[in-house]
Amino acid sequence: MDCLSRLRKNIETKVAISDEDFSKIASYFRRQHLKKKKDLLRIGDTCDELAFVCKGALRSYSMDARGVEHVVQIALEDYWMADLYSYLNNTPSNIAIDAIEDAEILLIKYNDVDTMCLEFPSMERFFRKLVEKAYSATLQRINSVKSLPAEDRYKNLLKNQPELLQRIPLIYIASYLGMTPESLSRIRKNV
Amino acid sequence: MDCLSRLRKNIETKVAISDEDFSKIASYFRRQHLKKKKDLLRIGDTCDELAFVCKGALRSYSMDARGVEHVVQIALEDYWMADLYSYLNNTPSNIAIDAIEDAEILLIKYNDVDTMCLEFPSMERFFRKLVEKAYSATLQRINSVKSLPAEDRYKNLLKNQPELLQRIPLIYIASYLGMTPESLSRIRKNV
DNA sequence: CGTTTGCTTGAATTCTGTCAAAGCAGGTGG
DNA sequence: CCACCTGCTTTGACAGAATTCAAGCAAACG
Repeated sequence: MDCLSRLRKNIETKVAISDEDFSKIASYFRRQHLKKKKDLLRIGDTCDELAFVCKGALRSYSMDARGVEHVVQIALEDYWMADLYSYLNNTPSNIAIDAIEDAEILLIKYNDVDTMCLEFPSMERFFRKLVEKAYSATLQRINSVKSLPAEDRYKNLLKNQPELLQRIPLIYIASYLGMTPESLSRIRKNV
Repeated sequence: MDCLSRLRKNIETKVAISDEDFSKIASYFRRQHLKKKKDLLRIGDTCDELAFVCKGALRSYSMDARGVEHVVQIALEDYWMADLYSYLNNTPSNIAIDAIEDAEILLIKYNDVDTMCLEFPSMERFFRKLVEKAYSATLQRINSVKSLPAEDRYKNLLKNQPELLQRIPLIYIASYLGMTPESLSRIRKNV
């Protein structure tokens, strides 16, 4: 399926949209190919774009004081990715975004999101619902990181997002789950 | 300041609103007093309301398999609180909400949020921006829980939300920070 | 007052991380 | 087409951070 069809399908999971409106909406986006390991956003740059993944996989990660990477999010097809914090506060980003697999993405400038939302109220609604859902999922995740032992966090991922385990190297999964690759490896041996 | 003025001020940090519109918007909310320790939402109930805190403090918490409580969020004045997950998925809630201090709150049914947003596009925009901000803060928090040792998490809270430490019992703070009260106590002795 | 709630301290334990090393792909270039 | 990297995964031994369990104390509350 081509990029724009994926986008449209994604939008229509939450709001209805006419052919005419969609073609105008689509024109706000630009398409980009991103090779594996290439950066979409570097730490220190200001994030001013929102990405929709049509194909491949992105990750966002931060770096702690000792230089260790921590995966914040992993985005497969149909996921949205950005550093909202950097954008909302207009500050240099503390996180970086790169491609775990070769990726096709659609990009839209944040300022254009605001403009587009004023032009198309249904897009305002779409983004509200999108962010609500992402927010609630993230709250669940905090809870899981804080209240579950490493093994249970892995089991939950296995149950809820098995596709990640089939595609994404375990070093990234481990970091996403908040543990070392060594710990994850030992846990997998026991399960 | 009375409840509705607080609400209006909160909304106007993000969007402009006329007197006439605000009085209609206000009519969607109902006011409630909540005594310390009393529940707003119990685990297992379905959450269908969103709360705005005018006075006092609420917390949301989950319970793990061993019966240990884990504080998810603490909401002081001008914060919004709900179990979005329960609402969005229309499932019984895994979290409970109660009052840490006697509280005055404004409540709105989620269905009314949707209706109100259709009637007032600026409210749709308000909620989008509100949730965006909460979402980005939560992503930061995941990062902090995962990548910082307990002592640094405490120091960050001390820097960013010192008002919590002045008002909220340390047992809740400890749980919010993802550590035991004993650990927090030892950390505070060293700092 | 007596009871509850919150906070602190100590000692033992457990989980997870750290460090070091080795094996095993899969991809690349000669 | 093969040899060699490089990136990923696994294993073992050890260290360290944080939890658990137990107890005591102060302050708040009814």
